[in-house]
Amino acid sequence: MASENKKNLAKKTDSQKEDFFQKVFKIVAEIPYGKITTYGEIAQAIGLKSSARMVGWALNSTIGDSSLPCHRVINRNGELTGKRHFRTPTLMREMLENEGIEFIGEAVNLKKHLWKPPID
DNA sequence: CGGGTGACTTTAC
DNA sequence: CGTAAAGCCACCC
Repeated sequence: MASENKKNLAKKTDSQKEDFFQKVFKIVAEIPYGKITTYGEIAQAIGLKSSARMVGWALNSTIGDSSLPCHRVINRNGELTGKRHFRTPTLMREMLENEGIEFIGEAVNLKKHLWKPPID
């Protein structure tokens, strides 16, 4: 039966999927003050370099968790794509500006503040 | 298993 | 500048 197969595939290994979250959390938590990084860089550090989407998805679980600087994670263009998931759409930019992040229009100055996570 | 969705990225027009 | 499409992986139903 195919259904039996599905169980094995969907389940994978309970520990494995948590590892994905742990990596994202760890990296984001390591972003230094006044720096930012991109979904792509994090995805690459985790090993899912082709799926920056998963980083944002994992970050969704951080909503309400003030101990994680999710406002320092932006997209490849420096735009605050995740701002709409914050309590207020302006909060993300305000937090970054408060840390000394330089903005160019609606995007941050990647060249100046981009921080690349260590690839473990 | 299969279809839908998403805080992304890249290429193409 | 803009929109479209494909690729990507994990979650949910």
